[in-house]
Amino acid sequence: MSSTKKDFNQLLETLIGIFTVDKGKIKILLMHKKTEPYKGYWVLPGSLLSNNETLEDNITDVVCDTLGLPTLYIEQCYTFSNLNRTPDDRVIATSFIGLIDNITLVLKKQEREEIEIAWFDINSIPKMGYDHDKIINKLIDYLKKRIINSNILKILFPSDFTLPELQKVYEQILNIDIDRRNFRKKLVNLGYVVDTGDVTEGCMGRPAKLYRFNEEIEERNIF
Amino acid sequence: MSSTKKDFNQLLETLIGIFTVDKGKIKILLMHKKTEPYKGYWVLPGSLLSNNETLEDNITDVVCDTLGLPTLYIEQCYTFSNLNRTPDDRVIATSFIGLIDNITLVLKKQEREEIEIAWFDINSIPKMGYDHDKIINKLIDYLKKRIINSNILKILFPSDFTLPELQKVYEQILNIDIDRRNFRKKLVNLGYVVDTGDVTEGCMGRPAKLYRFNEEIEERNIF
DNA sequence: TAAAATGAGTGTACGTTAAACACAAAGGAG
DNA sequence: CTCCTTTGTGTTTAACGTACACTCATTTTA
Repeated sequence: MSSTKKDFNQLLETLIGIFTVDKGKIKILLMHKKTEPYKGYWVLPGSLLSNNETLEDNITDVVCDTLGLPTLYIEQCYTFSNLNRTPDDRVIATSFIGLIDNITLVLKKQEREEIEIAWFDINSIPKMGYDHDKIINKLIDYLKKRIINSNILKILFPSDFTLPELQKVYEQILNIDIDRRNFRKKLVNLGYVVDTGDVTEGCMGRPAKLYRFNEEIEERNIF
Repeated sequence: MSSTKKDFNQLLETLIGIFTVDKGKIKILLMHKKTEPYKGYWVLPGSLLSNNETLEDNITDVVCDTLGLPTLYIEQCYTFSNLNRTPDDRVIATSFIGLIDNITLVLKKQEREEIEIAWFDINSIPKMGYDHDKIINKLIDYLKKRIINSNILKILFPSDFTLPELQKVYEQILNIDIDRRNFRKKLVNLGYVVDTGDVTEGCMGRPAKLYRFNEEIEERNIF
């Protein structure tokens, strides 16, 4: 039963699922792996943790430096420690979710051509390397629990969103159909959102009114 | 900028806040530290992670072997990686909450006399070693969010609880006063709990009816 | 053993929120 | 100009939330 310090040394990595909402669809950012192992598969962005940084510092650097994205809202989710989750050395992974709104995203994209990244609808995840499919499932479950929080919604919908778009997100998350009139009544009459006075342009059908979240409501779960 | 594999080796530990409810008060199990560093302080139970076990295996062993408690319901909470959270080697800590009901607890306690453990009201936490005070705060916040879930309540209140006891827990968690009649109406009329037909004995005042959670209700947040 | 103290049980009225339901309006495509 | 697509709008009913005060059963104390 003798043991050395070496028996307790581990490799840690961070992994992040970055989410956005585009036309009412929830999307996640994935990287295409160009080297073995799992060459040609898709993986979550991340990196090994070094001795002089926290997990949060590390994942923030991944987002900014590797992916070229602006600083995101990030939350830690879960730490995965299965013995066989990586083929070679044992690596323990702490996962995060990151949120970015569509407007900020457009301004910053395409800064890094050498890294192949792409957005995927969370209902159409491609073939993932390692155990990242399981990790994605956990991240999506976590996001679904958090996204009904008013502070999270304000990050994903900073301003000028339409109620039909927001409703589509709720319908995906809750996996139900919601009556349009009742949805509007709840969000508008109860003061969660306010009309900006503007409308959408250039879309099919009748223009939709644009809304923003009421800054005065305190943090709470809507629905 | 050269780096070796050594720069990425970390020590990991697990830490657990074990909670129970006693007479409507939420309590946490802490250990009294008998050796330096932080001798005489209280700490959360836990242990270093070795190479051939998962975090969940490790913390389950701590609960069973070190503390002599029966198998608990355990959930992972948060991984702490601040650079200066331990005085010597850097150690990264993954924290858990464990839940045990009062009935099971009484049957198993006092099996390990050599380890000094004690229950503390979560509003009266003693002087903690390391960064365990911060970790406890996070665990308590996490518990408060989870405890309104019907499945969690079933673990903490397996059967034969009184409504005033349950009400006190809600009042602590939500930090409000609840009207007794409205509380009963909600839990009984909406079918969350059912009357067992028994009553408490030997307590001051009028005997209280004993209830259990309705097994047929699906998982949901009550309140 | 009677009185006081302690803690638990009970019902009603009113306000708010949830749920069900169908048609008209604004713009784009052909 | 017609059709297609998508958004906007009100009312009625049921369910749930909230406010509110007295009585009952048991233990403790005089």
